[in-house]
Amino acid sequence: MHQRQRKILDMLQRGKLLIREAAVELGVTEMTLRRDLKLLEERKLILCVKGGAIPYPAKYEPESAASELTDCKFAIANALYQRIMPAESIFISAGSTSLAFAKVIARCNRLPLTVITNSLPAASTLFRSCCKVILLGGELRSNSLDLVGPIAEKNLEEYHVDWLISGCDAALCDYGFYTSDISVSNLEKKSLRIASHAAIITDSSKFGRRALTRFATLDDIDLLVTDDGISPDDARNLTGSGLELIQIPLGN
Amino acid sequence: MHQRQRKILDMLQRGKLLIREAAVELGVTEMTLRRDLKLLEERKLILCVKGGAIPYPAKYEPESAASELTDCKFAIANALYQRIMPAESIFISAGSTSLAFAKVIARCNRLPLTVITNSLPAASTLFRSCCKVILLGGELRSNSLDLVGPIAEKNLEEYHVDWLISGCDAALCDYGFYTSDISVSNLEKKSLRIASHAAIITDSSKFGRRALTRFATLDDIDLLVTDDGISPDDARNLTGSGLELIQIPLGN
DNA sequence: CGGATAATGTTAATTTATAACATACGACAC
DNA sequence: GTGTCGTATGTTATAAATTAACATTATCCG
Repeated sequence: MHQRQRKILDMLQRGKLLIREAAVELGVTEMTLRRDLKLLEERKLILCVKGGAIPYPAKYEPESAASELTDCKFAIANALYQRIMPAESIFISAGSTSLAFAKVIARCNRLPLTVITNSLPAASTLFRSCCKVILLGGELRSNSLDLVGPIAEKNLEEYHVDWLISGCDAALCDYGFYTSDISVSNLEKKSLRIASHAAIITDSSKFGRRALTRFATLDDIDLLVTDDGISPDDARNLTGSGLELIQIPLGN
Repeated sequence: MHQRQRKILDMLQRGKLLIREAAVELGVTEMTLRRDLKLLEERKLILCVKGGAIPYPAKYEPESAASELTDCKFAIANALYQRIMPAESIFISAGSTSLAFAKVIARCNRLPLTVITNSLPAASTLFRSCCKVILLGGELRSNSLDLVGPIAEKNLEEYHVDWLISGCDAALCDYGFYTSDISVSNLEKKSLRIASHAAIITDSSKFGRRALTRFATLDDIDLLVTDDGISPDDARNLTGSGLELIQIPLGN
């Protein structure tokens, strides 16, 4: 990397950079500076905005998250949000549907909740909201940006929540809910124990499949929010075991 | 908030938005859309880039941080970095100088370290580096984006580190180092106990002042990195107590 | 309804970005 | 040395995006 590009990064450490000013300071033309900025942007070191550039924002969100946040998930998250009461405490687990839920809370920014989570994306979404945010400790997994492991589980024991909010990777309508990660599963199981109520939010595509480990039986769950893509038989099966089922009509 | 602005945020959830396209989709002129985007940007809900907008990047960094990251702090952080050996474990406390140090580690991305921290900005800086990152749990303070409190302190007991890296809010060259926050001080004191070596990095402007609580005596500290803005007398005082002093020539 | 206010649209002026080409510079072979 | 190549930078023209100013329309409230 050139000396000049290094200098550009240094200049950016303290905020934004204006092309017009920086070109003079660096003693090059705007065109040259633009070319540098383009290169740096491709390498995700900076982000070009109109008239200048800013340091690349460390998006506390896995790259995959944005594409996974479908309208369907937001509709489901919204439905669950209606059930949450002011001042309640909730545990939001990691996962894209749970993240959609956190975004709904932040967007509305209406309920003063206490939110406990092991997900950095969720904490990131909520930290400037009216919610109190508590993060579990533990090792940061760089792909999913969540905290798992013995420390996280031990931290969990310190808390009690009104609601556990979780997604799942797979579900059988007569057997329960699965996740494909064993350490996530362990944490989910512990979080069930500290919650008065447990809600699963997931799109219907997860039904009829299994994943590595089951973290919850139907009995463990009080409320299931999903879309209308499951069969009436399956729906009966689910409600038969005592949980409340909310199905969002997708209308497409 | 208008229905349209809500729609804009929805459109952004799954990536970027182009003004030209979105104006058609929303059935308004570009001008109107621009006005919406400007409002949303002011509320930090989005970030306008050339030709469009992206979701506001959750910059796990307090607003103040960027302006506090002076060249001086980076020079000091760089000097300390030279002392860190591969595979060592370090605890990085919250604060702007410590953050500069984290950024140096990430920028070089050369040493496979284990980094324990209570600072979300530091974790954010390091999560995609070659370092293993462990975050303490606890309540998230939304202004400074760090984790403090009993849970954080308790978590700390689970670890041992080769280095404690900390800044300070004030220092007396014959008495020790201060911070202006009592919960930070408690955490600092605990982190001293789990560290083999302790380093303070701070610019010289902090010397000769006191703050709310002293978290470390001179004896507690093994290495002090600062700039050349302290008097020879003070320097003698510091080294006299056995700590190693590195002074960065600022050359201005 | 009438009048005020906010929201949106239209156009022109300004700024910023892109593209295409020109120039300068260094590396390297011969 | 000299010529040639490739890269980096500069220049200019063009296109795109943004802003500013003003016109128009919608909305609210008495």
